[in-house]
Amino acid sequence: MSTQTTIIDSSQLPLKMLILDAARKLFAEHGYAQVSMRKLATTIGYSPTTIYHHFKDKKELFLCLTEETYRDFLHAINEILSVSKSPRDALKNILHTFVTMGLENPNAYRVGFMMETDLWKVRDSQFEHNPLGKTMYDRINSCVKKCMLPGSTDEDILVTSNSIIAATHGLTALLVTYPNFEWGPVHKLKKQVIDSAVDSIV
Amino acid sequence: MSTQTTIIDSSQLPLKMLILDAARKLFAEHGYAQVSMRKLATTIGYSPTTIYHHFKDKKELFLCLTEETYRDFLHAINEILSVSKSPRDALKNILHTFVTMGLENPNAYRVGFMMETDLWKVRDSQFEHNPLGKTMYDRINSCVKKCMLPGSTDEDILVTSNSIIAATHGLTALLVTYPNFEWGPVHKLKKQVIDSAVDSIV
DNA sequence: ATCCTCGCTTAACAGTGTTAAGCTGGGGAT
DNA sequence: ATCCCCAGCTTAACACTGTTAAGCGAGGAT
Repeated sequence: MSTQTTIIDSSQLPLKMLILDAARKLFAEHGYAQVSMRKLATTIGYSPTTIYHHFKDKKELFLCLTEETYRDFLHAINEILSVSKSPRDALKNILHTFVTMGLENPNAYRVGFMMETDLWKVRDSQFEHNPLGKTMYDRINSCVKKCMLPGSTDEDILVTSNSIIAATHGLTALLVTYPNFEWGPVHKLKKQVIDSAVDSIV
Repeated sequence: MSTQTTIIDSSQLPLKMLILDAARKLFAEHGYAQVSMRKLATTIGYSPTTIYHHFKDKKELFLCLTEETYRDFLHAINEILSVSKSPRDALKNILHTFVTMGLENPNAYRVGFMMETDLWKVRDSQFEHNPLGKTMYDRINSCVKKCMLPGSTDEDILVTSNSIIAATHGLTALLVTYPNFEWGPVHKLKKQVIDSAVDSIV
């Protein structure tokens, strides 16, 4: 057994990267259910089994990609927070970006925020499988808190924050699910949904 | 060829009804993807092929069930409209019921309003496969219109209505997707989301 | 008795996620 | 130089999935 001077971390192994790159592309183009392990394998020129040497199963592969999605969103949020004047401004900007990013990559949004997964159904591990998602959520939460009166209770903050998230998510989800319905001009929808939600903060 | 004095309409054929009843139950319990045609067949005591004599494919079967969902929602909406004093009252009641019904039957809600289907992606057949959905949508739309100033443009009405629907849908979708997350008291969330959206109507 | 039709089944095709078992080529040890 | 081992990959299979072509068999009509 040699000294383990592993400089390259396992997530950057060429083959693992190759799989993730191909999977990201295919998932984005066709959606989760439409991409089979076999198709993925042939596009990278390996046998299906090879994928299973780097990922436990299809779900774990999907989870890696959702983490990327969360990372992207978190990155954008951090950027906005660092340049915004007021918390209210920051919040509205974050929500606008949220919708925009969702519409730019609808399949990623689906997988990240709309998918039926038993992972999210475990009671006592709310964000165990999704620390980046938790960070994201916390950023928004604390931003909402800053917009509220100092005396607000924790529950008030929680409910307000979640309500705003819900409204924003709803618009994105609707546009992602029914992309061809005549919803009206997207920028107006975004403005109305976000303004209604945020401006209702006391 | 006999005279076609068919009194019982085809949707009430015993076997077709049997299939739908079983499917509705299984879908509600396990979700769309988890119910296979074979499992459905064995639970009703027939071979899988038999189902295909009554439904073109799994998608058509699922569509029949979504129509039931839409019918239920529409029924509730009509009931509320017939007893409400003001349009604003009616609208808020409708939206509250919308969330409540969604949470009561999350799998039906998923299939009806959150599912990835190429059906909704056809450009010029917005509601062709879903007339009940259209009626539902129109009811809400006209209710929003009544809440607005007489001079409002069609686009304003459209955007306002869709924004309200989006916010409400967002809450339901979030609760359906992450049922075990600590969102806070559901009744408060409903109130906040719906009030923020509806009270923003000028 | 024959035929024919209707309701259903058998058996198969092509595809899915997943895994046990095996092959193979290159590097370290002898 | 030879051996051996093991990492990395593949083959082949299992148990599923949606779907369909072909066929069976009982009952009524002629």
